[in-house]
Amino acid sequence: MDSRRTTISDIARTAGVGVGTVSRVLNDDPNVKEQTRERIQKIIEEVGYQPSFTARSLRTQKTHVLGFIADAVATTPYAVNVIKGAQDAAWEHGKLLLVVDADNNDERRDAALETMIERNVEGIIYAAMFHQEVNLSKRFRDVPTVLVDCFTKDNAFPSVVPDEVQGGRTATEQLIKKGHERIGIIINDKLNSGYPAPTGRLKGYKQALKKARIPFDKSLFLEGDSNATSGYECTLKLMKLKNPPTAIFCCTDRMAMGAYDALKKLKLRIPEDVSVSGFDNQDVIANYLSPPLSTVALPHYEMGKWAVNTLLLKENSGNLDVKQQHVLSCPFVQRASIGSK
Amino acid sequence: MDSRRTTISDIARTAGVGVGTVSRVLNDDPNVKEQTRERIQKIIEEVGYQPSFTARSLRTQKTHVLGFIADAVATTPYAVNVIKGAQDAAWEHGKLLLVVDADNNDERRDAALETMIERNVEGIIYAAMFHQEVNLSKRFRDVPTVLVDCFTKDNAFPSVVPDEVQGGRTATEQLIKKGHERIGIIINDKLNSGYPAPTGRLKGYKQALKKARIPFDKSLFLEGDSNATSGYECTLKLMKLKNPPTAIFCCTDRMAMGAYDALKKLKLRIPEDVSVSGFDNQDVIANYLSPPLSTVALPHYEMGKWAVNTLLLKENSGNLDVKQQHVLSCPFVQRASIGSK
DNA sequence: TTGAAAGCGGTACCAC
DNA sequence: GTGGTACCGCTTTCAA
Repeated sequence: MDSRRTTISDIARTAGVGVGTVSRVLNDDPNVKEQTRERIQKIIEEVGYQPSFTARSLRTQKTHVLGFIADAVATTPYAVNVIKGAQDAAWEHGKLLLVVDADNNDERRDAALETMIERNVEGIIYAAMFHQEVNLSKRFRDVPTVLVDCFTKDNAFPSVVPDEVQGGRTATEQLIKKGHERIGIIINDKLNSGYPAPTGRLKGYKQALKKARIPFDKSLFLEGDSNATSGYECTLKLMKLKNPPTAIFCCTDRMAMGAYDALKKLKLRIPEDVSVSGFDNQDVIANYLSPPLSTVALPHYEMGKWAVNTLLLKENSGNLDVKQQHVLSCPFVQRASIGSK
Repeated sequence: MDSRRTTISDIARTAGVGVGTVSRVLNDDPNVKEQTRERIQKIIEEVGYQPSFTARSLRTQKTHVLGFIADAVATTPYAVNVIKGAQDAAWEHGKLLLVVDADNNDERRDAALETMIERNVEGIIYAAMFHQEVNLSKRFRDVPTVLVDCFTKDNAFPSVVPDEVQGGRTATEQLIKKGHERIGIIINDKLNSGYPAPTGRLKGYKQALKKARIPFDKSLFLEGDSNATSGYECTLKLMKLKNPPTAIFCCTDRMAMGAYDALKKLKLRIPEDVSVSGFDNQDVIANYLSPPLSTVALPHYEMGKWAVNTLLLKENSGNLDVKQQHVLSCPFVQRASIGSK
């Protein structure tokens, strides 16, 4: 049993110098004679000495730790890229992430916040599993906090969200570019749900149509519930139309999955007979559907990254620009489900 | 600007007591007069005082932090439940998780380990994204480490992995129970790949057959590559047999996805004409396939939980039982893709 | 260029 | 019961 870890004074003693000097070597302070530095350096390596972060933190009041609170990562696995992006950005800055999943439980979320404050995190990233408005306790204002994929009514925190409108517009434009004019759209929730995704994506769709001077045809517009079943049923409805669409924009990859089923059932080929675009770029679905689904990607990774960078920017340049509501564009991912009309 | 945080001596001063007494109150030490305790308690609440974890850690040498290193979570989103399980277990014990994704990069993995040691984590969970043998640097032995979904050749660490054999057996038994005797199996990798999953699942399949006295028919056994396309092709092959199977056990949900496509193309109904079982229980697939896929679940959540509990057990009861190689069973998830023959 | 010493904010032992 | 104080391991003046 190593009864005690090696400390800075152990090093100092065996090097025959004061702890201060060792500390200077540790921190690359130029005010150390080259010869002394080398001698100390060597001892440090020999003993495999590692300074204690805890002691350092206590003294410098810097923990180099950020808190990452997710409302419920487990529910939407693909949002895990938010963590990945956040972590990569943090890593580059020498920071680490303390991650807790609030499990859709407000008490747990606040408890997590509290324990993070106790642990002196230098900032907090709060991430929602999908684009929505959230209601955070005032306590969050006591720590620099950045929101991901969500926002508060009063915009009290900087936040980053996907550009749903641009995403919807892009998907539609891709379809139009291939000559489609009758484009069905199945949105992923009732319009009155208040969620930004269905509203925004539909808006983008309309913008694209308008730009191409294609009139909006209400009969081509259906409200689903984001699931495969609803994609299936809505597609069936759409194709039953007197003048059915030649392309369908499903505002969710999952709904696109249902659309595939419906089209296959109707013996319609994708993309030869009908083109399909999804939204979300859920790898497990989009990549393994046959044919692979062309879709719009949510910038999870980038949002995570942006959040951390914004948090750390503030660290150097004064305060967080609270009013900053950042919108990140959703790139189109070309696969094989869209063909020319 | 609050120039300085409230410290224990601030509290002591305004309460007119020594810091020791305040500390006792903070730690629920019974040796405090009730009256004094209340007075101090009140002040603490009024000022909103929170003891510094860092200072505490330095003194007690306990950080209450565990390190979680993933080889690459982002690649297999559904494995995120490992984190969830680990975090839930940690939370119950008042511990937090420092999470880093090594991004399939050994250097980064070792760097993560190093920084975690510096930060005095009380233990490390190393999680692989899928069941495999891993090669860890010796340095890991300097910290209590538990492995998830992987193991080292020398079994130098306690580890927890899914029971592939039992999983394969269970899936097959379910099929047999419904009267199926010609059961095709498409494994998710070449047998010689050395991965435990294909080997184990096939073994379980054979065990189930044997128990039911159904001879193993080599022509019903195909090696895929875990993807949808390969599931599609293998299914086509299987159904082309003179004496085709009435049920297919796809060792991967993704392959089952391909199998669905193939069967639909052949105008065979699931499960009326052919039953299908998957493996992995990937929510996005299994739940949204039509009909929903009956499959075997990987105990990600439980593995994460087990790892943390094992790590913390050691904390109390001496050393880690290194030789402990724990196998967790894979429960069958009944949905709608299996019918009676 | 270097050493001594004063903290950082707590805990724990010891004496009263 | 309670206060005083050494100490956890490091950084940072301040002098020398």
